[in-house]
Amino acid sequence: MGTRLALRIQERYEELTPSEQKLAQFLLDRPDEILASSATELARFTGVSKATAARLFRNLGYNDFNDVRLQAREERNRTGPVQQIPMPQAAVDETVTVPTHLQVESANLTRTFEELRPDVLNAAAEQIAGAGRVWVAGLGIENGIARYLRILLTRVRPGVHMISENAATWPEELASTGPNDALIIIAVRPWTKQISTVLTFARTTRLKTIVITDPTNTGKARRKEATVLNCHVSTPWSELTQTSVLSMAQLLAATVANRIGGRAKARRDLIADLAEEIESGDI
Amino acid sequence: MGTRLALRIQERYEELTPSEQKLAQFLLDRPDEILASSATELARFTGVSKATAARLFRNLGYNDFNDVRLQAREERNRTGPVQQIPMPQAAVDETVTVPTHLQVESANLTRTFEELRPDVLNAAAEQIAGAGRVWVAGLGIENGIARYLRILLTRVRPGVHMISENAATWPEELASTGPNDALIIIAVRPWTKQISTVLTFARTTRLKTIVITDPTNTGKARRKEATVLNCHVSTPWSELTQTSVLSMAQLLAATVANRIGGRAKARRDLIADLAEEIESGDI
DNA sequence: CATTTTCTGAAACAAGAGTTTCATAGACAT
DNA sequence: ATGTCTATGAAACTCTTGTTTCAGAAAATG
Repeated sequence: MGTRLALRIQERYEELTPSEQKLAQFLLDRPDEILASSATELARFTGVSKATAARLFRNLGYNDFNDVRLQAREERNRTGPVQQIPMPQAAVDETVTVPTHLQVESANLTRTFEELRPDVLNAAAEQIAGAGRVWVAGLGIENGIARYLRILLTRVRPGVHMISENAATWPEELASTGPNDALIIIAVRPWTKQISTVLTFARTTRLKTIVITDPTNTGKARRKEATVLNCHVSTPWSELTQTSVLSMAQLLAATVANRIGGRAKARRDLIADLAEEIESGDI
Repeated sequence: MGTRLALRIQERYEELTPSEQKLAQFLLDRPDEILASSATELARFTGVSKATAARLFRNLGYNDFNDVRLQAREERNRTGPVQQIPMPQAAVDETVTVPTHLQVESANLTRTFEELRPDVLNAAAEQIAGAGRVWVAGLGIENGIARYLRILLTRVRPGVHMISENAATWPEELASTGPNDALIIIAVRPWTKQISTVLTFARTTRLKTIVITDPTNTGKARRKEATVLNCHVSTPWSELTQTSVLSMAQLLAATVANRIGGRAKARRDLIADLAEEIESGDI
């Protein structure tokens, strides 16, 4: 699980002002920076004023920036010398080298899965394994990953459907869901209103909901009583990387397969056989 | 390999005064403390005065305590050689645990990008950046990732198209390509005949072709004179993981963006603005 | 033992960090 | 438009940090 500071940010993220969010974002992405940097530097890194920084920490419930630093330090000591992979700084020219890329990806993967609580993962897998039907949704750039996850799950159990990318038709599609179904939403930042709407709907219809998202949205999703799988997606550049999201999908599907057990394996083998037959029969 | 600070201390240790040694000792024992603590605190921890601390750093050849801190920070960011991560063995019961999953993913990522030659990556990026139009293809489970890559590239340059998932219509679609176009195929094992067919076609029409694939197919693809980006995808189980494939897509898109330079950034910003407008205008 | 040299922390000082105040720009409703 | 409310950075301020000075303690030397 993340630091106490990260938890507080996740809880209050939406109530923060835009520039406070910018800074909060940075702190979620690079928690170790708090130990090494002064508040002034943190403000400069994120392009906000010192005043905004001071306000943020107060709004998060601390008396002081010093409180924040002390807490962070105490937590570091409790966890012991963390052997985590540091996220590289942005190069001035924004050029991505292969080693930097590797390091960024490793850092995100490591943080994602070291923070992931097995019981949360298992709860999510249980919901998917036990559901009548499973619905997978992913808007925009996440759509590709959602499709990938859908195929993985289809290999393991029947009744897995995509919700169309056209948000306008979601009401119709969701109308046919029942309380025994499960809904998986892939939604990293930026968070759209549609997602909130769907989550609210899901809660009222008691649809079991699993949200795969990034730390800035965990709080929002959790408040809608969804099971949240948290993925780190930040890079030193302005772009995000969805690698850990895909990896999470992979792990989720594997865990569901484990839950289901023998029948999942049988289904997988059947599909593999079919694929082979088609391949050899087709030109 | 120790830090540069540690090396300097070791060199001059005997020449230091007793209270300086006390402090120096502490710094050798807990090198990370420098990042987190002020000089005053370091002095207090070791029971010496602030003045002594200031003198120590000067005696070690630094101008300033700030110099020391900056150097330490820089060293933290520039992390040493990446350690080789071993691929775990299959557990008997085939159960995937979170730590195992992380290790598998790290191992694949590391191998993929440590083997990746920057000149090959750059050649691929160059072809995509310079092409008239870009076509992206991915069959079956790779389709999701292909879509993801398409969106990434679309953010960076115009004229990026998906080739439909229905292989039967490929002849028609490919017929409209020209020798100035580029074709990106995502195809990990199992390799289908369709892919061979397309690659042959691409070679005869002098279509620049980039194949993202796994080591079992590299040879086949290379023989068709395609630029090959090799991804490690194996797991201790029977399933594959496409995480490194997605990561490769990410890196490829970033590299293309770098190639294109300013215009890519302008386009990205434009798209981000549009997205924001749509989001706020909707509902 | 006296004298010189070295070491050390207290205190003065300078620089920088963090907080608070305040004026203004922007959003939103009327 | 007009007024109201919120968000924000500049600047004034207060407090902490780091450096330097200095005087006394400790050690070394004759």
